[in-house]
Amino acid sequence: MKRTARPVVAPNTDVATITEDTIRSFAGYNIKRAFNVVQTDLNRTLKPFGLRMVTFTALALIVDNPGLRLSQLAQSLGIERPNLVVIVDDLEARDLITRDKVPQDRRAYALHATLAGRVLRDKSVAAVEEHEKRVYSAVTEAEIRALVQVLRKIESNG
Amino acid sequence: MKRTARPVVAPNTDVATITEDTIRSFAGYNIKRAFNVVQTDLNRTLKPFGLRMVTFTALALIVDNPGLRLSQLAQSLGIERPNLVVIVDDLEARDLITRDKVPQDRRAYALHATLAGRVLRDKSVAAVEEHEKRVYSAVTEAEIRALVQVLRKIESNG
DNA sequence: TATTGTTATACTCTATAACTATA
DNA sequence: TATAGTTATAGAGTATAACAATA
Repeated sequence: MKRTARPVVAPNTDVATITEDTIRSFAGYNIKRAFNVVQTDLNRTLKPFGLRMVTFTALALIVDNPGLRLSQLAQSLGIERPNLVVIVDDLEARDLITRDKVPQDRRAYALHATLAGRVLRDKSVAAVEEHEKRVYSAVTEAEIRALVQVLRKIESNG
Repeated sequence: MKRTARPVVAPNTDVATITEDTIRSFAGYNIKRAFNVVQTDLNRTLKPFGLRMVTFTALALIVDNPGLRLSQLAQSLGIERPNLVVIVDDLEARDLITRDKVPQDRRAYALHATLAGRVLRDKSVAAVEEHEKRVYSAVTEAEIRALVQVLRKIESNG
């Protein structure tokens, strides 16, 4: 959060010339803006499949981890249980997943993807790969790996 | 988006053992979760000052760029003009900034921070610095710089 | 007592269309 | 015609309290 001089902005100065010293060294806002760009492009990408960022991720996790509990999924997604319920409701209503009773624990439900769910996952994953090529075109593979690593460190700090 | 085998999750498997291959290589979700951690901690930090992430950033930008127009500020913040209006309303109502008529262009308003606004900015910047130390404690200075650089490349791709 | 899934609720964030007054 | 600021509105995302059923 270093700050330098504070130049006055002329009446019709271009935004590019605005001093953002405070914000430039404020990583939080960079994460925010980058996230916004990524999410907007991703949601546009997933719209034809009837999916959003969260629903896509939830479906992918259920496909890869059959028998997942709702609370485990919520933790993996980093969202609160109440917010996940409606997401699971949506996926179930569209017959992409099932909520199966667990004999060992009658409070819990085991989540399983249906055939349709697996098919939609595969199709949408392909689209997401295209999206990633587009959004990360200016960044190298190594940079993305480093990015993800740092983001995970930050995340585990919360 | 590489995927490997899909192990079955045992009834009471810990979340840490869940296969997240799909998501682990899905940078978008890492950005989302990290952003969430940062924003939550930051908003908690700013609450005593009556500020949120956006209002803090807006105030800081106005302090550093006296005479800023609303549309310039919106562009700098990466948000739509309509959403900024209520933010500026809030800051103005609390006498932290002023909306001054511009003789050259009677449509526009020049934004200026008041003394109270500058004082609040300085106080909250100090708190934000503490927040950054906390949230980025597991990351080096160099890693943060690299992170911000990559995020900017992603952002400029939107 | 604690936990799973759930309902209800409220607040924030974001996007879009459309208006007004000026340019 | 285009732009600056504004109004209204709707959709997502997120967080919290509290409940029933079960552990």
